[in-house]
Amino acid sequence: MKTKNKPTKRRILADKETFHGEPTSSKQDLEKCLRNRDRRKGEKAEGSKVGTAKKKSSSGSRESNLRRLESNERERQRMHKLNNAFQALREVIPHVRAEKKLSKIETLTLAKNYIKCLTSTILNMSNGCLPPLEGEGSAHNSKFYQHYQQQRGDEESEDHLKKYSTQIHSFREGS
DNA sequence: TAGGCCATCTGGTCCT
DNA sequence: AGGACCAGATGGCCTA
Repeated sequence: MKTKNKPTKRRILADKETFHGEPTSSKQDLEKCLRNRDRRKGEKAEGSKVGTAKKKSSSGSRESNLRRLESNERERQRMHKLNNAFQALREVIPHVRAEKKLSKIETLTLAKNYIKCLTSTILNMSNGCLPPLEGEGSAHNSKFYQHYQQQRGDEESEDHLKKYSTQIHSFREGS
């Protein structure tokens, strides 16, 4: 696992960049950030773009900047939620590389094959004929089986357990 | 140092 | 209209 601790670091960097380290939990904070941002933008524009600098200090522009910052914050929260979901997924997928965090693509790939493996196991154990669930007929189970057969498609003869196991080890080797 | 992975920003589009 | 979602761009951190 990479000892990055990125979320915090990144957030600090982002804060420095856009908010000058000030917490952004309130509207006042956002306003403060905007002032700093505008100031720095002005400084930048002075040096670099000659004659193309737009004079955009109207309240409308400020409003849109504010909306942008709020939108950025929402996007960060959304991505954090997504990452939490990834983390939760990592915790339920058995894998041998415990000391190293699975990447997102590895997590998804392993999860997919783990599900396939479990499905295959269940169906083998039940011979494709699961006992009906309470309150339901066998239709549900046969649908399940049909779906499974469909998903298998061209990998009909594949041994999912073998594949999954191989994959776990290939990830460990880092290939 | 290159390449992989990641967080964040951003503008566009979709949805409610 | 505003929020959610998405994908591209950018730049930082880490490892081989």
